[in-house]
Amino acid sequence: MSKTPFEENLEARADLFKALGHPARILIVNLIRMKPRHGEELAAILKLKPATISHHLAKLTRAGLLTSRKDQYYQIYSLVPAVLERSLADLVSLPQPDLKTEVREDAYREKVLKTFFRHGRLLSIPSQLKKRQIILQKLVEEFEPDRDYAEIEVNRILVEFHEDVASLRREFISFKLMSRSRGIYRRL
Amino acid sequence: MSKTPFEENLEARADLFKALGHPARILIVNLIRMKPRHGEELAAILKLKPATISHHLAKLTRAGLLTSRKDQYYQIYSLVPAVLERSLADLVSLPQPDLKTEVREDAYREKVLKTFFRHGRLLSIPSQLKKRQIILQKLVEEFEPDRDYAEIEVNRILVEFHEDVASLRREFISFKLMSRSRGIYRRL
DNA sequence: TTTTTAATGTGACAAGTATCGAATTATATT
DNA sequence: AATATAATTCGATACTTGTCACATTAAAAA
Repeated sequence: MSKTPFEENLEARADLFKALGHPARILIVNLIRMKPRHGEELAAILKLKPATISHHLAKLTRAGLLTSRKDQYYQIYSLVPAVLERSLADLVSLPQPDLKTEVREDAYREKVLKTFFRHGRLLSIPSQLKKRQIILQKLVEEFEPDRDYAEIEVNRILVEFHEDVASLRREFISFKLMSRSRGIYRRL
Repeated sequence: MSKTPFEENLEARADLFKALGHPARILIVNLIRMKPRHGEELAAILKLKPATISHHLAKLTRAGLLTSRKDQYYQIYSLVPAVLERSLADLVSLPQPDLKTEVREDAYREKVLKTFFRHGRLLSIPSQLKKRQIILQKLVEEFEPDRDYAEIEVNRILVEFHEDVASLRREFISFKLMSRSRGIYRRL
């Protein structure tokens, strides 16, 4: 199961936050922000074993928050200042086009449609506003724009979906999906 | 085992980052950033069960990233924009005075001193630069500033700590902890 | 070369987190 | 009042992460 670029991008962002999502690592960043330090020193200050410190430092480094260089025995870690200057919004916000293609934004809409339509017929008219809106928006697509419909024509089309054509007509008007003047209907 | 205010502050910061440390929650923040949404909708889009969404939303809310209001059946979540505008540095940086008092910054130094001193005697002169520096800084405190010492006096004081007084004298000079001119030593 | 020291890697265990099904609560519809 | 819907809570389970003892590696000192 390999990952899409979108998923990898997403996880990289999450990993940056995960790196900062532990008290010991927030302390480490603060201590290194004062001055570059090596692992032994941090282990002594934080009262954790070198192996544990090493693990934390690796996470912070992988997230791009720290760099390190060797000096004698020591591996000296210092801050990468640029990352810290960025805002949360900056780091959280995904490119809108990617989001739109990757995430089925209309999944909720489709779920509602699937629930209320069976074999091309409307099982019932949803009582909930949000759902009624979705259903009626779908139904109004049966009508062409810029064309007059007599009430009897409207009924003939709607009855294919549901018997209560009167309610459907009324809802079209109240949701401003259709207009009616002198018995003539038009899609808006 | 109750927590100090310092620890609580620290964990609160970590919790904010933890909240953003999961791909699903980064997506949720992005989706809600477009427009306020309710749980069912997010569940449909992300293909996760309502219980799971609820769990994620609770985390984001506790971290102060989201607020919610009730509307009919629905609990509608929206973004708290202010938090997202802050920089990482802002959210990571602990107040320096607190840090200094809570964290024993000189823990490393103390560990080194404890390792090399036993019963007031210096076990050996550390070969590592960093440690030698620490030991000599401690030893030089045996001398008063603004006072002349003959070499024989210096020896008399140092021999209490270690037999190799010549090396100690030499290191004092090279670390610029003492000066010597015409056989007279002074603490710097 | 041999010994010392800091850092890293490994494996084990404990602690924490994500996900979901089932039960419960709050609200709306009939 | 009875039914339907969205949200939350609880408990179970699988997965991930933190911590450490121990072994190994890399560099420096003796």
